[in-house]
Amino acid sequence: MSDAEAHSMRVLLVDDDHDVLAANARFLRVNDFDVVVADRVEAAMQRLAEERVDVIVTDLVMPGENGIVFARRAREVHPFVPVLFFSGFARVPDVVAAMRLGAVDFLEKPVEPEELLSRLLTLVDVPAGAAHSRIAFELSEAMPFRARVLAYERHLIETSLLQHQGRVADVMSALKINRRTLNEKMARLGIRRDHIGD
Amino acid sequence: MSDAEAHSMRVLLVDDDHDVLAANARFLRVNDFDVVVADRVEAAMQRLAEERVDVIVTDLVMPGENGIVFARRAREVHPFVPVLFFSGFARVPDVVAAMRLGAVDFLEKPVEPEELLSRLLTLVDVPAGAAHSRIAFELSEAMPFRARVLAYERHLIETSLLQHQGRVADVMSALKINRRTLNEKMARLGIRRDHIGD
DNA sequence: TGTTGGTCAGCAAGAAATTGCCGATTCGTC
DNA sequence: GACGAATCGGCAATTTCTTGCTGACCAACA
Repeated sequence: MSDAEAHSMRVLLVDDDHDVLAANARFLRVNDFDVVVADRVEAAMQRLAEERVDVIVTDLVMPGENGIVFARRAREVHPFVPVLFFSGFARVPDVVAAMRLGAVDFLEKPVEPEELLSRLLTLVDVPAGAAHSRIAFELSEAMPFRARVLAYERHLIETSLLQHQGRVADVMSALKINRRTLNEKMARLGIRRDHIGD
Repeated sequence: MSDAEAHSMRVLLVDDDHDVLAANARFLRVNDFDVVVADRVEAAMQRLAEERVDVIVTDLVMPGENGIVFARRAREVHPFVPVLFFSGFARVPDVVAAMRLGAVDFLEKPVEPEELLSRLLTLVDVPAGAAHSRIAFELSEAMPFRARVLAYERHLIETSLLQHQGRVADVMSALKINRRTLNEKMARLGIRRDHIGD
């Protein structure tokens, strides 16, 4: 698929370089993304608190707190929002740290707008994006088996819902799960279609 | 904890540089690891097929198939064996690809033996390693819900068994799972205490 | 307003998982 | 060879999950 219709994803774009920030935001908006911007971590956390965000795109290196710290904090609030990093000075340990925090991608700066767009679209796109279902939530290590499995189930369902813009029917066929069962699980786990990424 | 006793992990070390390979293998053996070596992907796959392996440590750049390809193939056989990469020429996309395949770490070459050791030990050590339980296997993206959950359950159990050197009683209390249930699951999933990582 | 497409929830049968109880087995030690 | 520690598996009661069927909702739209 592509762009023109459908996705309506809300992207939180974080970059301390205002020019780049504005340019990328504009480009994404032209391509039907709903873009929220922030030029530093505090502002970004603020945005996260006040609105729904489907995906976070953040610079790694920023004055004050960096992208890794931001991702960690963001994840405390929204454990499953996909985070996409970019940086011009990424060293291997940074990338490792980012990916461990559940980053879905890591782009090298300067970011080609087209590149960013295509990466974001793979997140919308089922076939391309479904692959890396990852759990990187650093939940209490003592969490019992049952709870972990449930958390994983929740994660799978939420991720799939996100990828399908909340269309339950699509999730059903993607996960090969009976509709009734999916309903039950969502009810049991307290998942609501409209609150995804919340 | 540390080194001298207990862990008995079997490491599959893959590197095309025979000198480095031999040196690292020796160092790890001195530190109580059970080391299996291979100097190329084919040989490594062979080793994987014939013996239990608890963790894979592989070079990224090798003649013939590289470490990423190897990890992908290895993962088809053992979806959750932790893989640790190292490379002197890692570019960001490589690291991203590696981490997506579920790499637990990525070291820069030349590898400090001490560094490698400490990374490996965090894998043995529960408290340090338990955090990022990640599933990043890019297995058939269409894998149904049920199957994914089962794979995750298997992973949790195998990991815990590994961390507790196969002591079921410890796994029981760590995962807060009933002994009978654990037995059932192990039987159903085909997990055997002695074949962990197999 | 009536129709359509998609979602949700009650009910009930059937399938599967959980778990306590008990005895069997294995392994190492004395 | 007996003993203790730890694990495994059969049996059966109980609980939970799955799922088809049915009707209710809701929003978009002609």
